[in-house]
Amino acid sequence: MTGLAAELSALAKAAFAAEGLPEALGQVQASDRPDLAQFQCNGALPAAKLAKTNPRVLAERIAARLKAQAIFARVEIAGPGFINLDVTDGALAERVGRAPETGAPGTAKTLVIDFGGPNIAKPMHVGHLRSAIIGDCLQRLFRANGWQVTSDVHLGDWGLQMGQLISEIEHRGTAPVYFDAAFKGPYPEQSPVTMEDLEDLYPAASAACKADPARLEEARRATAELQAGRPGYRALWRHFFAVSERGLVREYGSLGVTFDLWKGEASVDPLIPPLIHDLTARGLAVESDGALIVAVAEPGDKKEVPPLILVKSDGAVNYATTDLATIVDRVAEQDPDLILYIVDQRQHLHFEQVFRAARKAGINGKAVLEHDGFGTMNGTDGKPFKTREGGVMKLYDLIAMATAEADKRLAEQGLANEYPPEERADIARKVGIAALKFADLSNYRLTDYVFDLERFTRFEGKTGPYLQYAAVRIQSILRKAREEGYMAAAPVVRSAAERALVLQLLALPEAMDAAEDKRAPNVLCEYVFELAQKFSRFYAEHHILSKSDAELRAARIGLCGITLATLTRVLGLLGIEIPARM
RNA sequence: GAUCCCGUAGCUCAGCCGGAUAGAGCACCUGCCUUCUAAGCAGGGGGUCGCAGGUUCGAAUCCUGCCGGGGUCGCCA
Repeated sequence: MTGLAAELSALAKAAFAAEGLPEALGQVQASDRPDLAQFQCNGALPAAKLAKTNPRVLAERIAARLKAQAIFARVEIAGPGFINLDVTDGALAERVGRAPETGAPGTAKTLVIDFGGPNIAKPMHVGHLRSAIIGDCLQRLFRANGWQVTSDVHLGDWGLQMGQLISEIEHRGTAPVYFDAAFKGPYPEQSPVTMEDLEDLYPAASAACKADPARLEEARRATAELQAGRPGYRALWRHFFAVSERGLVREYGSLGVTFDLWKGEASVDPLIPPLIHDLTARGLAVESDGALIVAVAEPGDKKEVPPLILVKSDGAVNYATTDLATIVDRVAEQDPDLILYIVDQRQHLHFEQVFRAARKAGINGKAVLEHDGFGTMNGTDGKPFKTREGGVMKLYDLIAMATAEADKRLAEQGLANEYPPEERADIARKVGIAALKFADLSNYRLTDYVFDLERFTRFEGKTGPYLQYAAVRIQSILRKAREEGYMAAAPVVRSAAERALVLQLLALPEAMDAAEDKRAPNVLCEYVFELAQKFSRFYAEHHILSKSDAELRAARIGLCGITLATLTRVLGLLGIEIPARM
């Protein structure tokens, strides 16, 4: 995407090149000092360093060339050699009136994005929230920026927790047929467990294994047998999978999060034996303490990097192995340029090991492998977020809480109370989700953040609900304009408030590029909040639906329309829906 | 012990591939609703950017050391 800053950069780069200076120094950005200028170029300072001359002299030469360009209303040198730039109002108005450019489909790169990572049989909890929200935002952003994107939920469905569940069921004796080695099948079509059963089974199994080493041993053996293909266990596993998937689709659905693929660790099971064979044959995988490992330490390492464990000493594989096999699968299926893993930062070392092993074995094709971690969500006490009872809060309950809080806020604000109950409930749901998402995304990905629902759901300040309301207000103005039969026209730029709003609208491509480069949704949050603020100022200073001046009115309606479209677009990238009215 | 992340206004956080007076939201103070939903708008007070060195014309930003908080460090995910 190319925006106004990119357009100005091209002009400045040409000027630098014409002066025999490095073109890259012509980078133009929105000014740090909006009181002094709209845009700035700092390139004369490093250029002077290189050429060992006076930066102001160089800046003068660049400025002289830029002054010849009609787009600039003002070109000035300030301080040690900053080049300050203002664009003409005509140029601003002309560009903001154009349809926004979207991506560059011809040069589409391919991305596989791995996020979500819920475990089968375990209810989704707050720990899954960040991966879902951040991952979903990034998949939307990369698509908008022209990438060919495939998202994969990558279920946790092949590890020890499966063995734990299986052995727990064996102990309870509720489904003996699956454990009868003499049974020849077919196994029942009806699942022996419901979603509720699973939610009860897993904590019990987990606790039993923690308390009793013998039970843990059983679970390990069951895991290994499942992976080795024992029919009864596989049949049981298929039931777990089917029951869980229904629940997971519903939960992600309630967040507005979707995936192209519902693959998981188990889906690459057939790829594991050949992978192990290949790595062993090439001497990359070696036996150590009864396990099969791949050494991934590298000479320049500052830290100790433990080897990747390909096959455990009990014969089972763990998620390092399935992650490697998943790379093989993705290279075969999508052959991506990039694979992003949106997973808790605490797993960083794990991914470092997997990536090194993949590169060492050359199985990653042309794909760059990148782990983009995130911090934890803490309670107001600064410790990881828990329920009042100290347990893990289920995602379902969290969403219900947010919706209830949103409903309370609507009531306090006197909003939506005369609407039909279904619409009112739908608005509360959208506002609740927006509160959760915006709060999460507006913090920098890697930092931990404090979960404070009371603060997140406020209609005042930097919140999701505030932004939704801002958009709804513009929708309301435009609706009224339609009712009055008022026409929209291309915007004009005359006042400071209009100028600031238009500059912000034109800065969208830079925000989207920066967010992509840094894989940082908070850049988009910052952008959209500033956009809403600049609209507010415009709105406060100018009456839009003027009765007397049709031309002015049409231009302002036009500007409202473009602002709404941009607001809607960016909130859409954040996964936030805008109610029709509030 | 090693390594990674974090430490910025009373609170919650941006900014961090060096650049002009360090920003936002909340809270606090002063103005502004007989016109499009007062969601706010205009303005004000409030900061040794954890500490100490270093590099640089210039450091919140880069380097080194230290202090404080959190994570991770071979058969869980």
